[in-house]
Amino acid sequence: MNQPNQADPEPCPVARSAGIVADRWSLLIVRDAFDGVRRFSDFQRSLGIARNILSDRLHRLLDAGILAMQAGSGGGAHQQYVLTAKGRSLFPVVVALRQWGEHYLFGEGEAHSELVEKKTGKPLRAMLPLADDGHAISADETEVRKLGTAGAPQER
Amino acid sequence: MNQPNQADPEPCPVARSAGIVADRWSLLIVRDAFDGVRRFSDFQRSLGIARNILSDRLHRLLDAGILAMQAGSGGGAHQQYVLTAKGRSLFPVVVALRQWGEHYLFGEGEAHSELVEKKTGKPLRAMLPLADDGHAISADETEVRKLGTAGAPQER
DNA sequence: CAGTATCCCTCAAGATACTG
DNA sequence: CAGTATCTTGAGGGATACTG
Repeated sequence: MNQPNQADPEPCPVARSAGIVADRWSLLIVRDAFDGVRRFSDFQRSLGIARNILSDRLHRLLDAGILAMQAGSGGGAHQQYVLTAKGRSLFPVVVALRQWGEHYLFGEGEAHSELVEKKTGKPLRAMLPLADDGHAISADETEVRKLGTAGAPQER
Repeated sequence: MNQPNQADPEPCPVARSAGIVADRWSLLIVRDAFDGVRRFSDFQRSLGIARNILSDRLHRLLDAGILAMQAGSGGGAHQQYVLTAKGRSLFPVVVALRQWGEHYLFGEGEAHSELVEKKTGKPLRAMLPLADDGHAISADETEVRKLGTAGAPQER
């Protein structure tokens, strides 16, 4: 196994994020949560995921602080899974993934769901990385500066 | 198996993107590619991935049109794996993931690598989804409008 | 160096039955 | 309804040996 857990404290934020969220189901659970899905069975039906796996993933997301359990509103309410602030902060990730998919993964005639602003019904703007001064920046205008923890020398 | 291939044409762009890029290694390969890694062995060393798996993932990324092979510049040059336009368009995804990780996955004292603009050395701005008029928009101000292909009725 | 081929093992995942 | 427990399968992944 290679998955960094406690030991080997993965120094790259991308890798760390990926370790949490980049698996087959977690991201889709988060997506559903953004869409207002809150109950176990609704996730299950929406995703077509096995119940034991769903249970496992929900717990992982709870442990990661991305979801929280909350008593459902109303009388005979059930527990609900809701996004925490940390979870809601994944919105840019989900939107970026969506926009890339919309652009590159669908044929010309092929319809796909669309994310729009409720108030206006208009789709969002394309998300672009911006430099400090606010201008759109491409990958080759950037570089990764690594701050080693002053302990062991870094590989890259 | 549930992974949508040809049949079951996954209608959600997030799911389709996730199906391609959201696995343990592909995303990190893309990240490395953004960092200028181009050769098989360099990916291998950088990631600590088994060579057969790396080979498989590189081929998938080639098939997906995210990477392309290219003769290395210079005399006795080797083949190189470079990002295509489609691959470079994943930059927002990688940056969004990175920024989320930087913010939520590192302790206060814990150092992490940082993505900066080459020219100025300054870190990028936080990426935020923007509405059509350019103002930052939160998840609950949006909704997913699904365009069914006018064929079968949609579940959600 | 840049891979491919083979072997083996672990874990993710599905199916199903069961419990509060 | 909301899960947990158990079983089985198969894909993902590591190690290693081999080839152009």
